[in-house]
Amino acid sequence: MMSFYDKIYEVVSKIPKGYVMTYGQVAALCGSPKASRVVGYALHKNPLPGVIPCHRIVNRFGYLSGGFAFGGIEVQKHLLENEGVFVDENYKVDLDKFQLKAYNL
DNA sequence: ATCCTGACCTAGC
DNA sequence: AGCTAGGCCAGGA
Repeated sequence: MMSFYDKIYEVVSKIPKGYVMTYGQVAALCGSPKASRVVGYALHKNPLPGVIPCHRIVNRFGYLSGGFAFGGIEVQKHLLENEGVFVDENYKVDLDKFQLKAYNL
């Protein structure tokens, strides 16, 4: 059954390399702008490891959620930098440059 | 079966 | 201008 989680996974998995998206953005694309919490929780469970690039998801301010990442926020930071996304020392990303504004399915 | 919680965001006081 | 509360969905006890 296609639930919100499935949509979230699909949207997140389609984020191009070198870009990031916010929870609210993903939630809005799934049909509920207020369901940003659900997005975070969906990624928290991460039922499809390797398929879902959780490291490309950041909060409203561009900061990495950290904590429940693959092995640490530092790893997440490294992965983003490896994809060409510059990450600040405070684990913050330049949304102006790296946030995927226009999402085309 | 119900209640609580959880990587967030927006609005109201 | 800073803090509190509410809204969304699904899973675990």
